[in-house]
Amino acid sequence: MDAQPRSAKGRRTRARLLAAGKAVFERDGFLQARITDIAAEAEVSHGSFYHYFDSKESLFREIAEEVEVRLVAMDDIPHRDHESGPIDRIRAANRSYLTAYKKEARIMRVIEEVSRYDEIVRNVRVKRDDYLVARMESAITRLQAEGNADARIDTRYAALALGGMVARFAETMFLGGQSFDLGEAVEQLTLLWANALGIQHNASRARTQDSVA
Amino acid sequence: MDAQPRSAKGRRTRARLLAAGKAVFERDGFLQARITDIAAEAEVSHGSFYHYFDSKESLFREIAEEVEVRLVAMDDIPHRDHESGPIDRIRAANRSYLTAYKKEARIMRVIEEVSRYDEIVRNVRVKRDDYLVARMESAITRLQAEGNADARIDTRYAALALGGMVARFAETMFLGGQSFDLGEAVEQLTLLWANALGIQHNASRARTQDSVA
Amino acid sequence: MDAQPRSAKGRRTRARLLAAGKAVFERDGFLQARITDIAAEAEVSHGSFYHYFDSKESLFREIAEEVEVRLVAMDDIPHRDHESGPIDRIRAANRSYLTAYKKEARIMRVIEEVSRYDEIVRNVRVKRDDYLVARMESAITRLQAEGNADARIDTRYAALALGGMVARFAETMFLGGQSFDLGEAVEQLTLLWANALGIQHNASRARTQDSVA
Amino acid sequence: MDAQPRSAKGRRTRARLLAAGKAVFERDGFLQARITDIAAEAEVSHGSFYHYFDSKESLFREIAEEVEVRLVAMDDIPHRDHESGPIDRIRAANRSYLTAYKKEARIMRVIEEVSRYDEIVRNVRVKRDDYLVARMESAITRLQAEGNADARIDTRYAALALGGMVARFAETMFLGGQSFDLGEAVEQLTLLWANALGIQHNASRARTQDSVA
DNA sequence: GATGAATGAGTCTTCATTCAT
DNA sequence: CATGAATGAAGACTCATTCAT
Repeated sequence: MDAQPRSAKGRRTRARLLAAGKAVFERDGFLQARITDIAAEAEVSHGSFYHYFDSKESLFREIAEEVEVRLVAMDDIPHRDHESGPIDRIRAANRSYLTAYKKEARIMRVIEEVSRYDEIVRNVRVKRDDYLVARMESAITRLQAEGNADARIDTRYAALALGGMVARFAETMFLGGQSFDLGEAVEQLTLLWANALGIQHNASRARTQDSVA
Repeated sequence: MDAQPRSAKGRRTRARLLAAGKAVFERDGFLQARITDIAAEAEVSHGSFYHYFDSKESLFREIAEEVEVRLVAMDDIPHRDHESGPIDRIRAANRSYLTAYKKEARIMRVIEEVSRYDEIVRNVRVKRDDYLVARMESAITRLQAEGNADARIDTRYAALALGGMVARFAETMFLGGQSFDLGEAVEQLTLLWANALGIQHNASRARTQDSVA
Repeated sequence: MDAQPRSAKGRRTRARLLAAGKAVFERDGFLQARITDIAAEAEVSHGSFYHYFDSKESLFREIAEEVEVRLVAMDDIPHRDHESGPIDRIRAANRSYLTAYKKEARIMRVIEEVSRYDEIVRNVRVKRDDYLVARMESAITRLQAEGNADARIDTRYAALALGGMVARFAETMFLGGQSFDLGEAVEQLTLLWANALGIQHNASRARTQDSVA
Repeated sequence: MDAQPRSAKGRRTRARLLAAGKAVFERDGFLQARITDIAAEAEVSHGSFYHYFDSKESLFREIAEEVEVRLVAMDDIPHRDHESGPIDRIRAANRSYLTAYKKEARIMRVIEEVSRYDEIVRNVRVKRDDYLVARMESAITRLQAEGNADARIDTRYAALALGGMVARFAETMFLGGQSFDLGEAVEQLTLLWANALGIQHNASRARTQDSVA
């Protein structure tokens, strides 16, 4: 595995290489990026690169992992509002995902690219998807149990499909050539999602208000 | 552009190269595929390749285009049954897409890969998407006008999102590691899609019944 | 494996590379020899080198094999003289070996060098040794059966030891810093060898003469 | 030249590096051995290596010299028994050499390797050979003078040939793939050697008996 | 004395593409 | 049309060695 620095100076250099790598990958794509360029960007010799990373792939994997982790973490937003209904939660998750994706759109493009020919990067992405899908599955199951979602829906297929819908939409939205409105995207995705699951539009909030009343 | 052969022999050689290219791309991916391997697979000399194609990219573009055209064509299934309702049409479209994707899954993977770094191939894919989205948009617009779809839906966002949902699902289904049932996938995608658009479940049937009545 | 040329021109180029390789290896040793130098010596681009050989090792192995084969072949001198006794044969073999070694001394030095770290080259050399040892063993066995050699001698150990003696002597003689006389070396090695085996100095010749008489 | 440590701690570090170097060279050969590995094996930092040794070559030369000195020393066995004849002495020398070689066979292989491309190491080995040859020459001269050895033998050629015979045999015996018996090897080498020199088999015994008589 | 970060010279190797036959 | 020999641009990568701390 890639060597870990044993001194503060080394840690700084390694961090510089990570940052430089990300910048160069975003600018040039994975294939066009050269070790030399990354080293130059980090202002170290290209020999130093190999001090910390085994290869361009190795560096990229670490960057990708870090971004993916952050992407999922941002989605793990605390459910501050216990009053919020399922649609609010979906809306929040969608907004969070699109916002995070937008911020990292340039590197996400490259992650998508590399995941097509690098098994390890692909697995990083698959792991993220699996995690999100699993969370979504249990949410759908709960809604169905409460009678607030279409009972005919298979949780696994639905989670995969709807998760993929948002992921793909984000790609097109931020990396395609067209222009979109973030607020509108959030609303539309949420609407489609809620409709697809057959969520009663006033489900929990309604019930909550009722119980208050 | 790539030379078009005049003689019958030349046409055969060119066709062999196209077939060989597809086989090698499917087997090795775009980056790993070498002209040498393709020529060998086609049982043609190294140099002959350049009689017919300018480059590896050039060959791939032609293969990709051919596949994309076929993918869309299969989706253009004749609406044999004028009696069928919107849900039946959605179901038919989904089944058709998944079936076509399944058949060409291995080359689709490579097309996805290449579309990440080859503008021309990306455009081929974008063109396909645009075409499908446009068709879907007008369909949604019609349904809304007829009062059979959720009026709050923005046709552009929805067409993109739902089209992407099916496309992404196909990728995961046929290229991911997990196992899925084709019939179930068609049903679930159709259900989600119909729900998302808020199609009245008895819309077509109603009309059909009406027309029968 | 290394590609075989398919045309006369290719055959010539490949032969040039083999000759150039031998010259450069003799001049610079294996480690110092660079592909670039070999290509330059053969007056081809260094890319052409890889057309015919996989690596420097690969080229060297072929050269080594060719030399080894020739070395053994020269030892397979026809026993022109049916009248010659065992000592004459030993003398002829020794002279033949030393003569051949002298001719190829510079490349032999490199073969010895490389055989220390390249398994395949080592095997080429071992194979040569095994062949010579086997031949020697049967000769000793025959002499012992005829009562013309020391019966206490173990053929395997003796063949290995005496064969090694000549091989090592050749190395020192032609690659060491000192000066030796070829005729004297042949005589002394033959004397030691004959003594060691306890061959009756007039053994076969005597018998032959006797039988003639 | 390489620094000599003044403190006890430094001496210990230096010794650790020598031991580690020997272990790594035996395991990986000279070319494959990396300073990094040697430092790691000695549990010393990379940079510390250069406190004690100028280079990999420098370290190896010291190791080789130490081994060579020991190899010759073991051969310098005291002729405890003044009564022993020349054959006994040859037998003792052969046994001593094979025993020593066996013990250090792995590093001997590397010394042979390096002596092919490092002049200094080659000289270490040549010096050992020269020393052994010189001793042998005078022994043969003495035997000839006493009428106990074949007078036709040239002492220089014979010493070189027979010394080389044993050296080469040891290499094959301990580093080749085959299996040998140490006792048998000693006996056979001694027999060949004694025969080669034409030593009268009862030479020593005769004298011994004489002195007894 | 010890550490380990930093350097960069030096080669190998791949493979698309050209071109003489 | 077909062949395959020849080219060379382009980068990756290793590892001995230096040096600031």
